Amino acid sequence: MKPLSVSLPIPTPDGEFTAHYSEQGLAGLDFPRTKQAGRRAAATNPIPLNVRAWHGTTVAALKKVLQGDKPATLPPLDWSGKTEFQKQVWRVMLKIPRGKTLSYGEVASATGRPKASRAVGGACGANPVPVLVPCHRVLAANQKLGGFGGGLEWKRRLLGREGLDHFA
DNA sequence: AGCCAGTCTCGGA
DNA sequence: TCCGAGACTGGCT
Repeated sequence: MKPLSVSLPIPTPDGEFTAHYSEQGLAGLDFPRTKQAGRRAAATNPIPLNVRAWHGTTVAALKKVLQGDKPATLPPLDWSGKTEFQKQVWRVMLKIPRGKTLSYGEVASATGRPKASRAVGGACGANPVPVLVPCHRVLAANQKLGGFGGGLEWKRRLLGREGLDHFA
């Protein structure tokens, strides 16, 4: 049985993101494709009303973050199927305010596993909702960028827009 | 068992 | 001061 899954485009000045929804909420967010690919999810089917509402929230939130601002509200996030540790890590990241950064090690400590810094990196990579769950605000201990699934370009750009001059 | 978006230490440019 | 190699790490597939 395949659960409900709806994909909707989000046009932004930085390209077209794609949001994926389950019946639980926002389940995934994709960066713009470098290549113009056109997936169109069942455009003939009516989009459920709750998904429509979530999407409105997602679009507004995403645009805010892309401007380096704090989103007013986030849609419900569907983290089903993820491990407890991963959810803990993302919960910590959601609390990092705009323009601030933590190291992987600090995030690890916040989850009660000070030595799991490397695993935190793994959890960041597994984050299905980048940008809104600000994995880009986690740096290596020496204030260097570390990695980023969507490409380090994005990480630097997002931090730059949040006022971290160093990365502009 | 093997992979990693880390971190620390130590040695050499 | 700034890398690079090596050792060690803990969670995930």
